[in-house]
Amino acid sequence: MTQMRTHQCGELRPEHAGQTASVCGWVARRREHGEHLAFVDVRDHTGLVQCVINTGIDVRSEYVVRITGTVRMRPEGTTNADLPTGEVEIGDCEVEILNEAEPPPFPVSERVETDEGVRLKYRYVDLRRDRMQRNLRVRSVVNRAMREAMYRQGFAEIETPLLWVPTPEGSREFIVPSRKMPGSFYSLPQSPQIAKQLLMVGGFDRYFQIATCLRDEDLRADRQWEFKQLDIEASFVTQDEVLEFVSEAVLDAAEAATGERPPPIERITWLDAAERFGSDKPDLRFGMELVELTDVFASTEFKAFAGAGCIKGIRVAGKADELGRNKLDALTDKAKSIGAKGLVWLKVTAEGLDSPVAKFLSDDEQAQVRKRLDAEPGDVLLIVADDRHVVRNVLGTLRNDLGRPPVSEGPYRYVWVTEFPMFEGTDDAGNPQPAHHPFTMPFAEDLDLLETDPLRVRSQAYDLVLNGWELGSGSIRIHRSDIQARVFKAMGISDEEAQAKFGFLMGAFRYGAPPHGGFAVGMERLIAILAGEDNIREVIAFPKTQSGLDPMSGAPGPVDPKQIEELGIRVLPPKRD
RNA sequence: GGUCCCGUGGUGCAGUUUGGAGUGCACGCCGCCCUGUCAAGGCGGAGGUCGCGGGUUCAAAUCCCGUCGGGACCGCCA
Repeated sequence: MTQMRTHQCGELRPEHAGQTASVCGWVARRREHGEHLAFVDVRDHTGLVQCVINTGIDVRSEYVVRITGTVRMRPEGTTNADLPTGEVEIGDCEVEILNEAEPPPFPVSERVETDEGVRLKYRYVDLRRDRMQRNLRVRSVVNRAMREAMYRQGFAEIETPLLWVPTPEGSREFIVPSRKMPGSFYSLPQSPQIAKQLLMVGGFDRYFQIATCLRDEDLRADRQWEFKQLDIEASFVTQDEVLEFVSEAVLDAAEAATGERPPPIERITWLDAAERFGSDKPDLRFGMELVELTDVFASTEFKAFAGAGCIKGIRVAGKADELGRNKLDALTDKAKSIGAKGLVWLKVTAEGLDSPVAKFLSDDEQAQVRKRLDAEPGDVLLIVADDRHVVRNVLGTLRNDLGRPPVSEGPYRYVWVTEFPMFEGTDDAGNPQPAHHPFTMPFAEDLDLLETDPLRVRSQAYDLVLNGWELGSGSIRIHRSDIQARVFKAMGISDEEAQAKFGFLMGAFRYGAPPHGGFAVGMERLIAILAGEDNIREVIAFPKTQSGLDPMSGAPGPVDPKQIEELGIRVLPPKRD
């Protein structure tokens, strides 16, 4: 195989018996039986192989060794069925210690879960463990599958700059002070959004890149400052065609990672997702859908429900015994913390509905509720009455809290969410705020609503969702200045302001921008789910902790005051109080 | 910016509720014994700022305050 080794540890099988083999790796374990017999398990990323040492050489955990010997069948009765290489061993071993090692700070074997802070401090040891070997190799397989899918579909891979110009909209950016122009700064891109649209103007009608993106926002299980996107943009395409390009890459990646190709990705409109799941990233792995009850209580006597804009309920099947008063109170508090005025709970019994508010509901209302929600004795029904968006949000959150499995538990349920609203609420001045970004193309048939009822305009924006995690989003962009002007106007952005904020993109669009659209897939999120992890740090070689530190390197660290001086900036003393 | 959980030899845990000697378990580590083990086994040993600082108390791993570190979530992430 190479000059140092003829085989990898994990590949040795009975068919190799009789061959002379050299393997290289780390000492996983040794079992000594006196001076003349020791078993040493040597590990590389392919697995373990047992080496029989008769020369009394002293090797210890994690020593790096090269062992040369004869592959042979193990003696009768000593095979190890738990080990892929368990029928064979390497005998007559000559051991070469390539490097000694201190005992590892935590076991490299997987039997005990080690504190993540310790793992990150010694990440180079952690990476030797099966879990990280598996995860980062899944990542590699996914990268490759996606690249190949994009090449196959005629896309060109083009890199865009990391040093970009600060942009006023969107997430907080990391900034880089300029040495040549003290007081001016570059920003590290939140995404190559503008650059890839400029590539469309430049005639690269199918572009992709596995792009580094940086966002200086607080970290979560599914968010790191630094992450990768499969970034795609194409010209002269429809929304359906963009969805096809992305589907192909994602399904190829899933197939490459899991061995099984998922079925074609289903679609749901944003409105449907909101009404049925109370979320724009619905987790389709479980039911518990939101059920419309507004009409049931159209003329109710119950004050909490009377006159409410929207009433919906969910059925928590079979949890009546489990959800005691304390837990129901906690759910009520949670509902209130999200903005509900209250939460009505009803326990279904053989006799009827058991609830503090049952006496305010008519027999007919009770019967209707039970029927709509398919209620069975032992269920708990949760009902919220409020503005429609509050009801969706509260019940959507409770649905997830009560029913959602860990993200990495199968089955994989991919879904496209389409027809997002163009705007989402209004700012303090009453101007509609873009749900995606202000360059998103509205539906042609909704264009006239821009001037009359902007909050009802649907946009050609779409998200890809997997098991309740947003994998990515994209849109068809506005390429015509007259439509862009109408959108800016609807948002209350003046021509001068638009020019100041988005000038150079708008400028480029004057020179023949083709119709175009694209998408970006969050690589770590997809890979984490495919690898069975519910935290993206597990699929990143050297991630940051939640506070943005790297326990291994110590980053961030101080710099020489001269460097600060050279950049023409000054560090303020730490804040008091 | 906020809410909640965690921090005890190298690792994983128990001990904290109800204050009483760093008290215990498993793994690892070091030494000795052991020729068919495989989470080898036997005997012996070393290893502790109970994250850190302050307070209460005769007495603090344990109670209180602060702080640092880790994690989950809300805000935030067009």
